[in-house]
Amino acid sequence: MIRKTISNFDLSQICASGQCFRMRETAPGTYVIPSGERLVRVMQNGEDCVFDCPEQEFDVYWKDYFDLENDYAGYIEQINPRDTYLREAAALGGGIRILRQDLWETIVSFLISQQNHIARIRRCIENICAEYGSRQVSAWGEEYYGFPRPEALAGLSEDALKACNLGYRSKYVVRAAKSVLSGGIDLERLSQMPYRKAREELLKLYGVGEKVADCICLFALHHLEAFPVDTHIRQAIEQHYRRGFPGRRYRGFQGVMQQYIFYYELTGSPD
DNA sequence: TATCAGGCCCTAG
DNA sequence: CTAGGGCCTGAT
Repeated sequence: MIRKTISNFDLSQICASGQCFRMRETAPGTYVIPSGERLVRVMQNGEDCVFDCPEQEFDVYWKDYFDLENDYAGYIEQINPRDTYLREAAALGGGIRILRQDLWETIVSFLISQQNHIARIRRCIENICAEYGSRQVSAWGEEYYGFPRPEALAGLSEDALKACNLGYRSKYVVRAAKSVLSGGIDLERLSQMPYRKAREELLKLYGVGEKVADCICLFALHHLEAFPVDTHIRQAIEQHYRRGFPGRRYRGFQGVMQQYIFYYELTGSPD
């Protein structure tokens, strides 16, 4: 058990921000967060958090996963005071952090996310974990399934994943797993590349377009300059930024602003 | 019954 | 290079 006092950190907001499809609230203020084959439980009460995991695992993994060392108040301070819309968005979602999620899991998750609803995305991912993930036991003795490694998916037929409800995205996932195994894409190298290069590499994957590539860059590789544009973001920008989003002002951390906007559109905007 | 979800691929022009 | 049809499935 690790106790921490953390500002600008709100798991309910992170949960709803849609970066992580496996995270869930199991009881009021209690969250279970899987990542790859790991699992942590966090109890949050305001700025007081208790992390339930081995202490060493917290130090080497979860601290970075939740980006706890980073100062998000500093990002929010740089918002243009005259930009009422973005100020409101950040005021609502100021507890969001950009997670450092498992790369392979994030690639598959956002392949599945395209042209899909959040509820169904969650089900799809639960299905493939239960079917092809390995059984694990958490720090508090609960059994769960890890996210399936590429080896577990590469040999599957398209129909096997359709049975997991992936629909036409099945072939994207199987092909991606094969690319990882064949060395067509090197996850280790990918995580060392700068944003532009990583994005370019990801776009070579069948089924990965610009939006999905940017989600992977932002939510796994932690390239905060990635700014995924989906239908919600496009609509919000058309409505509030007639001359385009002022990305230059937020150079290097546009992705943080994207999350505030996305969360605001999803949960908070009046229309 | 039609439309559209946190898109992307492919083919025509 | 740009436009448009097709794609699994289910919620509305």
